[in-house]
Amino acid sequence: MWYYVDPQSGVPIYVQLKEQIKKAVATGLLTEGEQMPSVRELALQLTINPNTVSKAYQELEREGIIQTARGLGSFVAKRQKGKEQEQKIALDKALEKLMIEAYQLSVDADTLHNEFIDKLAAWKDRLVKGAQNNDSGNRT
Amino acid sequence: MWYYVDPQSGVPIYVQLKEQIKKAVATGLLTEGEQMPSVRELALQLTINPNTVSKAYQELEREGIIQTARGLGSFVAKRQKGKEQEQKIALDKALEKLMIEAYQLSVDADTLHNEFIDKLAAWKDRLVKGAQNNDSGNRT
DNA sequence: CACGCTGTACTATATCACTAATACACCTTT
DNA sequence: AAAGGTGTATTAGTGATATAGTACAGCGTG
Repeated sequence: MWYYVDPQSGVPIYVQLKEQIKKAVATGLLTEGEQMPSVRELALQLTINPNTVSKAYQELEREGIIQTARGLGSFVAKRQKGKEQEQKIALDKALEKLMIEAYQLSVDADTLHNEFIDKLAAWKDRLVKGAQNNDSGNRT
Repeated sequence: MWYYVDPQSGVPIYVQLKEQIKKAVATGLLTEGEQMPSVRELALQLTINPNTVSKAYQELEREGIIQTARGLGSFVAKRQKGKEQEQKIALDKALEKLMIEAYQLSVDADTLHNEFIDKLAAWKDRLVKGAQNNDSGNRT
């Protein structure tokens, strides 16, 4: 497994775990339906308490990232999209944050644009396609 | 003043303050050299403790956003750029975070691209110019 | 059913982050 | 020096975080 955690980092352990799992799901390292390591197993590997892992899992479930069932385990959930309006608002907020960060870093507009394009290209396949339906093999 | 704070939000008050001030500096609402409201004054307005404001100011100073001196007050610092390498790393991290967020929101690549371009246009004048010197009145 | 695996609940404890109240230290002006 | 403004250190109370230990609840298999 590729999870790691630093109890000294100041960031709560369960938050670190959440972020790593979110990233893993987003990048495709964890795929839909895949079973997550059990609470006890992961706790053993990371030398932390099962309750801490459980807390991370619970919050991830509330956020719709994973689904969990007693006796069965936890599984990567199907990605669900929220209302379009909330989606836009959240995206705008994220972009605003990016701009503030770029300003603070003294990144010029051109550099920011170029780096964004590069990053987007790397992620294009992971993001939802433009106006595509659930038809897997559309022949257009 | 346009600062506000929600003690119930779960986010520490001093963090909320920091973010708002950062944003104010980035957008130009606060300009270089301008004096910040005093610790006590701001604490009175927000109905919080002066120490909480002080903590925000202290962290902002460590991050180079403001400069502060006992008996004088706090002032918006001159924006300083870090090493180019660290700049790139931080930017990359921010973009990565944006992509993960976009994935979670089920935003498609085209929408993300369009929204980014719009946002960048709005911020273009605030960001550092490409290869420009301190000459204020270039005639080009 | 019995067993072994899952996640969860509960209590107790230790530590640390956050906030607040008070007192202190520094600078400028009078 | 005195006064009134600045930021800061000290102390204390409250709550979040993490741990440990134990017990409980649901699911699948033999």
